Amino acid sequence: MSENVAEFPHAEEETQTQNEHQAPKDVGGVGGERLLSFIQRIERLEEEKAALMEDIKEVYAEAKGVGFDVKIIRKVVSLRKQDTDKRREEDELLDLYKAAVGMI
Amino acid sequence: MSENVAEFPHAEEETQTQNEHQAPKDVGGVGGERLLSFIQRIERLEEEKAALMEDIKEVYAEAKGVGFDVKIIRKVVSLRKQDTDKRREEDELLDLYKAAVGMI
Amino acid sequence: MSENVAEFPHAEEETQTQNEHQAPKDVGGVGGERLLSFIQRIERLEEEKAALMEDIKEVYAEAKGVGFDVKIIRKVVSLRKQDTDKRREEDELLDLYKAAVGMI
Amino acid sequence: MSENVAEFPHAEEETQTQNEHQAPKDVGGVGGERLLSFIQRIERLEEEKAALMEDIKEVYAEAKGVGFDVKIIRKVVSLRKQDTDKRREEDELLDLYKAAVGMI
DNA sequence: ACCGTGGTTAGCTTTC
DNA sequence: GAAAGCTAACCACGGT
Repeated sequence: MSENVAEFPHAEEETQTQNEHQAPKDVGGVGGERLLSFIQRIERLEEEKAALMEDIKEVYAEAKGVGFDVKIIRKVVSLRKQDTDKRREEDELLDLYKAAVGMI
Repeated sequence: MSENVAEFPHAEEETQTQNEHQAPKDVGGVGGERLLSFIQRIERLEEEKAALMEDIKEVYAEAKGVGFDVKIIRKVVSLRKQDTDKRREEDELLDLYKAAVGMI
Repeated sequence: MSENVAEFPHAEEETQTQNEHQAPKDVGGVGGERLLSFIQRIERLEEEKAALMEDIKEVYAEAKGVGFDVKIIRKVVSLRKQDTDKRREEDELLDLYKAAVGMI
Repeated sequence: MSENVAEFPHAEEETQTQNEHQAPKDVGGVGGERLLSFIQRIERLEEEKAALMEDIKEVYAEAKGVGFDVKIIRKVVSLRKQDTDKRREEDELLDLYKAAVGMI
């Protein structure tokens, strides 16, 4: 059932001949193939990402299992992240200063 | 009702013997250490996740670099994902029907 | 990113004359009043929303009452919604393609 | 495309006599029709809900337009809601006490 | 009666 | 500055 619409982009057509020197926006030539390749790379990465999110959930679950309060752990992680981010920003700012002053 | 005032985490009551005069960072017996371990595992995974998100952005950027329209790619990816999800849900619905009807 | 420490709300600087020794609840001149008005409009709408959610629950309950399986109904509703959304998005994708190709 | 799968339905087994001249889409006796009716009522309500959410967003936008900080307004609304909820819970608790003590 | 799960909503981030 | 997509908190429900 269900007709997967969605792949409009389908490089199948093997429009062999005219695809040299194409401008971008190549819809049915080699472009389609290439586009599909990008899409698949993205999908692969997204799968990995989803798997990691799964793992993270599991760690929380495990922590919960031994009696920790998940909500609090989340908060702690978040706060630590804020610290990190802040430090990183400060470093960036410092670099900016250095650059402004010719130190780099 | 309900007190979600954040009573601090407390792992199982294995708080037996050593909880007076603790070293810093060990609030509830061995709990602190254990908690830290969970937190670090989570942070590690989140780093990996961030890296993947970075990678994904790069793929989009690369696609853009060779002339594709990022917005369109995003849409296509999204629609393909919807297909997948929908199929999965339809299967679930089918299972639901079966269960409702005693076929399982 | 920035300090979300909550500098308190402040409407446009029309805080001209009367802002010393204000009554409570009026922090920035006429701003407080105006702010309150926004807040109340929002709260009113949220109440209506909550009422609707209540109604929806009741319909599910009623359906359950005559023997339907709520879980299945939810799934069906969800799938029908996905259809709608998907169709809409496909149209958007089509527009996107057209635009990309100069047809609009 | 796609024909919403879905109505497999079976309301109570009152499938006896009355299924003459059914409308299309009536798979399991009068059940399908009834189910559809429920579904449509739900969908109608959900539309209204979506409209309200739209309205709320507009109010926020308007507030922003005159210089208020949306994030802060959200926070205020949320805090006020917590107050309300808390008060409601306290009232319920009070009722409980009263009941327990025969005051009602 | 509690826990776990899934779905929903709101808030944040990033994009255009 | 607005709009969208993504993520994380919340809540209600069903299962054990």
